[in-house]
Amino acid sequence: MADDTQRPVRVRVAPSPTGDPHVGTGYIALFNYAFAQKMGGKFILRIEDTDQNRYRADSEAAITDALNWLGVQWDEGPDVGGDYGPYHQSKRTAIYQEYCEKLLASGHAYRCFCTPETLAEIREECKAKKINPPMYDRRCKAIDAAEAKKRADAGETCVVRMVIPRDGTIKFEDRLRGEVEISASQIDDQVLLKSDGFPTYHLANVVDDYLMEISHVVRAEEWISSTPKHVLLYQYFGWQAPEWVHMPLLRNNNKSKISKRKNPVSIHYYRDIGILPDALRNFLSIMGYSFGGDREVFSLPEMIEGFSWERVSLGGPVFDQDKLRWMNEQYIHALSPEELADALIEWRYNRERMVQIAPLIHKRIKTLSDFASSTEYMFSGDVDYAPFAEKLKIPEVPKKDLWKGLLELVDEYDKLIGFEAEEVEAVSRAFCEKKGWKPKHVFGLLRIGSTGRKASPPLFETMAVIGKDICRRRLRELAEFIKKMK
RNA sequence: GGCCCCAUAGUCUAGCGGUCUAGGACGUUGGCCUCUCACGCCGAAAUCCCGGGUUCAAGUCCCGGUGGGGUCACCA
Repeated sequence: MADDTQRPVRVRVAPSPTGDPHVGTGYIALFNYAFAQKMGGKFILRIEDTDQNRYRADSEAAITDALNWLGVQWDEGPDVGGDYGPYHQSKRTAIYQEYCEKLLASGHAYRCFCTPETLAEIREECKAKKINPPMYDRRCKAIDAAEAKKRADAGETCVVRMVIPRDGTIKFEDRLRGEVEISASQIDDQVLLKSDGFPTYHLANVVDDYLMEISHVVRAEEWISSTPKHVLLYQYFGWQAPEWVHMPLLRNNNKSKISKRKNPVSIHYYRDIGILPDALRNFLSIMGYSFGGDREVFSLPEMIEGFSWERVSLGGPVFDQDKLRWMNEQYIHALSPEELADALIEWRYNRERMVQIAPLIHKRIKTLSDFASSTEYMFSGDVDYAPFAEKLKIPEVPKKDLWKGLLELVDEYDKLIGFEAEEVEAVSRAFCEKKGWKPKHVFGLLRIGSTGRKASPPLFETMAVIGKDICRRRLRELAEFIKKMK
């Protein structure tokens, strides 16, 4: 990798704290980390919290915990500090505004006063005229800059857009694919600064990567089509662009980009069903990457030792749950019986867990030995619905409406920030209300779906203990099961 | 739809012009081991998307097609 040594390697992973810690984030973090380690460089964690609408307070900690759990460690980040901070983009707004001013001054950007409604109209018009791709018509670019500034200073809401050349083409070198060339006509005048004063990804990302001296941008393939905007930004600022490395996207079984609709994507889910962190890490390591020889089971240090971009393959790897389980089996078998015992205790057979479960089964067991059989579904992954096939219905509700409805409910659960019994109940009751379905029917289904039993302790408390990720997975499986029933 | 990326068994991959009658792994499957089950071991079925070139020689290089994916937000 001689060509990677021109400047000190500094790479970053830049998750957005908008939800659960995503396996894709772990995947990209892993490759950034391995590369940095291999090159004796630095790995940085930066929090891209510029979307105030989607921001979730609990998400950042969940992400850092999950990444640590996976075994990747950053040299600089919001929690560990560093010389290039702050590492939260929300704390850097003044910086972005300052650089945005420069772009405005050099004529590489302009203020746009169009309302969301106007933008929607323009998009409609493009669609009607079959203009591909639909783009902003740049009408505000015609406004005199001084005039625009006056209007903005007077308090009129506006955004700042970057100027994209009318024609020509933007080229860049992707480390894994070689030269990629995209026509300027395909690129919209991207919004750089939102009306709330926060930057969009494109601006913040480029400014931060420059200021943090990022040498290689290792990110997912979905960013390829917006890379020209970034390349242009580097040009406008007169900065040296980093090397681009676009990793393939993790996929669902049908090859589409991995999504929570078709796969559990939260790292928490895998932790909760008892996947060992190193096993998940190893599994992610063989996604689009080969260790060499015929080895698939290898440690992180071993991966780092032989790490090379040449070993990355570009076909999108399907995230195969079966193979993950097999990988996990390898790691479990490598444990000594004592270590396995410790892992079990740390995982779920601990006091904290017992304290959560005890009140639920307290009055339902006659001997302590009844515990295991009465709580088995609190320690398992998927459950079996086949024994309840006859019960998986609601009077007057067509099968199709039923499983689709279930999926809608799961989406409602997805939106929950926590997963306390009260919230789950509120959402569930609201759902019944909306559908006009009787709670007793819906809750019966939820009980079977989340526990694999027709009897259990109070449903919502039980669901809360089982946990959000596993409940969502099980209910999606239930919907799938119902869909396939004849 | 425009543009871009990709293309070896159902899945993850090795292969970087001849050693490929394509190797490994998951899954599937047959058997062995064995008090059961699992592990382990041995074996099997299953792949180079199609068509043109280039070359003495192509899974490997080039072009076209097809297929899949991504992206077209005041989300990242």
